[in-house]
Amino acid sequence: MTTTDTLSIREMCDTFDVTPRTLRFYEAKELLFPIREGTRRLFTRRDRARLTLILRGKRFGFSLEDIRQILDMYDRDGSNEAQMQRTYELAKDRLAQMEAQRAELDVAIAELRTEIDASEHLIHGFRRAAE
Amino acid sequence: MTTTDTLSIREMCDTFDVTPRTLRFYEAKELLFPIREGTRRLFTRRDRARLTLILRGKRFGFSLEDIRQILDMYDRDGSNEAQMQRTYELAKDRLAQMEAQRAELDVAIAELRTEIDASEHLIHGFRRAAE
DNA sequence: AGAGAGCTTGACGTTAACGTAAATGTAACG
DNA sequence: CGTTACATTTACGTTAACGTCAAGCTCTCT
Repeated sequence: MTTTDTLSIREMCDTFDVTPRTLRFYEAKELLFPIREGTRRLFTRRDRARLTLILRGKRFGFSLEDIRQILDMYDRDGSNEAQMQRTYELAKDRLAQMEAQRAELDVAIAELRTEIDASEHLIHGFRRAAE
Repeated sequence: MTTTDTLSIREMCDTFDVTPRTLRFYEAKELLFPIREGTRRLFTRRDRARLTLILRGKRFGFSLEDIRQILDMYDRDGSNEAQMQRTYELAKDRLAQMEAQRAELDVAIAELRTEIDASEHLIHGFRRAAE
């Protein structure tokens, strides 16, 4: 039962629907840390977990740098109190940013919805008046 | 009562809180069409109306190219039903995107909040157990 | 006339997140 | 052993939306 539990770059690409360039880029940016078998990369379970979080973060609209910091927060040395305090502050800042972003998004959505409603009237006319 | 009804580039910047570079850039991209008094730009009422729409569009997350196309459509023939329909579709797509993004943002915020709560416990200990 | 202030047109710089191409290596297959 | 199929590093290219000089008009005030 010697399961390797690592994926080649191609297997990673197929699994996550990304290009090799992307994986190498993420490694260069220290978001992933595949081990090497000679010159080839082998992506561990940890890399896969991180990539999942990276892609989710991207869907949220975060930059890779934001994501890197958040990921670091997850695997920092949990025993150092000062470190944890820092991590905690970072997370709180991040949360504040996210909530601000959400608030702006809410406003934009409301505005756009108003525009669309107006547009709808202009296009289709006021049905009630015609019937 | 000879009101000029045009603004200098500086007046525009002050009014809309943008830089001169931005206004010149928008002109180069054919989003604005200020008239010239010698070499200087004079922004008309129309330019102001367009800039208002441009800035709103940006808040909605449209690219300048998207915005240019939408403005052009209004220009060409504001009464053309087909073109209005197209604008309407564009706006609806954008709204859907924004709502999806907000939904994901909500999830991310909730997750991050959970992390922070856990972090808080680890840092400060469980007060209830200590008292 | 000289000094600013403010405008103009280039034109190169910047950031993010990869794309893409070139040159090279290496492992397996027939 | 030669070819095919991927892998690797290096490095320049790309897009968006401006920023940031540089160098030169042109008013106006003194």
